[in-house]
Amino acid sequence: MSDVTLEELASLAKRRGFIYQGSEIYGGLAGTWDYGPLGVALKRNIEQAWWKMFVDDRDDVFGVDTAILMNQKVWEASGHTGAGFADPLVEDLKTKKRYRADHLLEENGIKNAEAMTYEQMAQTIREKGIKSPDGNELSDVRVFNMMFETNVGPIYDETSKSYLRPENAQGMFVNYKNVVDSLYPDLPFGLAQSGRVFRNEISPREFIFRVREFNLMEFEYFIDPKDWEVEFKKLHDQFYEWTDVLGLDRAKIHELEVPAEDRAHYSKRTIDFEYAFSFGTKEIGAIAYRTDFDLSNHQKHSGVNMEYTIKGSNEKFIPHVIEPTFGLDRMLLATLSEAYTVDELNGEKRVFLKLPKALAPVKACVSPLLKNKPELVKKAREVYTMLQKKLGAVMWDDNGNIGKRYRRQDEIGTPHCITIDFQTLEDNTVTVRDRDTAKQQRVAIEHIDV
RNA sequence: GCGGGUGUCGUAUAACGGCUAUUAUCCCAGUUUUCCAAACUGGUGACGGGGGUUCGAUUCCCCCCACCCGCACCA
Repeated sequence: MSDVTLEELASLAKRRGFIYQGSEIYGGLAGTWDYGPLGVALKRNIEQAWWKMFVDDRDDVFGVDTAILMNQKVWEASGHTGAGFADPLVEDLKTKKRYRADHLLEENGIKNAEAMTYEQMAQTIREKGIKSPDGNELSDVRVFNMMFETNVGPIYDETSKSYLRPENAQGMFVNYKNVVDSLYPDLPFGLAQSGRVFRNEISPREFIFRVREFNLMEFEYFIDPKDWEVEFKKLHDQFYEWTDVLGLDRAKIHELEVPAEDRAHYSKRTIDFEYAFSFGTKEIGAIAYRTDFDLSNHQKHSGVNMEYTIKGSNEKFIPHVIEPTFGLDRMLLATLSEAYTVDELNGEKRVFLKLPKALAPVKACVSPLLKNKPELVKKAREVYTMLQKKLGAVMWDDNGNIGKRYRRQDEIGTPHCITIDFQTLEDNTVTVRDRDTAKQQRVAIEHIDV
């Protein structure tokens, strides 16, 4: 059931401590969300599962964690200060609709508009008398930069300007040489990173789907260019192994072969992976073949030789790159959507999160059957302490009656609830109740294995 | 950023230019309760923010903020 609406999901997320509106007590800040205790647990579990699959379980991918602030030359070399991230927009003065200036020029038969400076675009629009699609006058070209600008150090001028990174990739490209010189990895090899990125989106929308600050997990896989199709296929196939870990229904994953005109400036082939959310089928990850665009440009701008020398030969070349990108927050949203399940139990509606066990924020909940019986509470405390050592994320709940506790745990996706009753005092067995089936089993304490 | 709409306890809601702002649920404390949101008692908790009109504004007006829908944008 992923026909759950965003409102239902956001409501549950807030009520149960997963996700809150950013800066909420001051009326919020558009495009920011804060993760609460349950949310951060889920997020970290997803992130760790990703790291395990793509870094720890492979011998050819190495992790890094690079700075968010980078020398501004990085963004010049990567093309982020030009078209693409810094979009030239014009406004129809009558309808107030906005258009990409370069797109408008090309529609009017002007070639290579993308390569023009913004001044040239503005001049061309004036000289050719170009009107909006509705036939109205246009405003001047205004640049909208998707990157958040900041200044490093006490002086605020052009030389101190920097940006909050809009992707992790550049941190890995600028460290490619360091890693080659310190670890001497064989080709192909990858550099992986999970971290915060910032994009000044024009209009943040759809809960945590389109936001201004979020977490990307991505890796740059450096290859011999002649192998790109083979490697692309392998990484493509592995994407589905990953979505299996999240418990996503493969039937809800769609691939979008991004056509050349929509691809990023650097990419020769891109596949977007989309998930069928209730609010639409939307991108949650992608694989892009970035060619040698990044390393070549960094070589050109920095003067550092980016060539890789194949061991045991004199063959040298700048490696090409395939980049799988995973939006952590979007994957979390997909995971929640997929897990949100409504069924009926004893004639009542029951909402539960059918999260994969490994991802559940709380692994088990321990309660005494009755909280006003000290001997039960004492025994339950012992079991709780024991399980906490074993499993870590264990919750204690003695509130209300037992059914209420079960329902509460259902809503946060806890796979098992363990109840201590009078029989426990006699034979050291407890009931273990399963989230998905609501069935209970009598298990000896030492055999609790959830 | 544009156009339209919305904004009341955590959640879902009601009413009102004037009495202590309604109800349910959740939450907290207690009684009770031997396995799926039982019952009872008590309790905490809200008019998004700022300004204006007014004797008095949650209610009317303006600005801001956030959210929803549409447009545009989405490397």
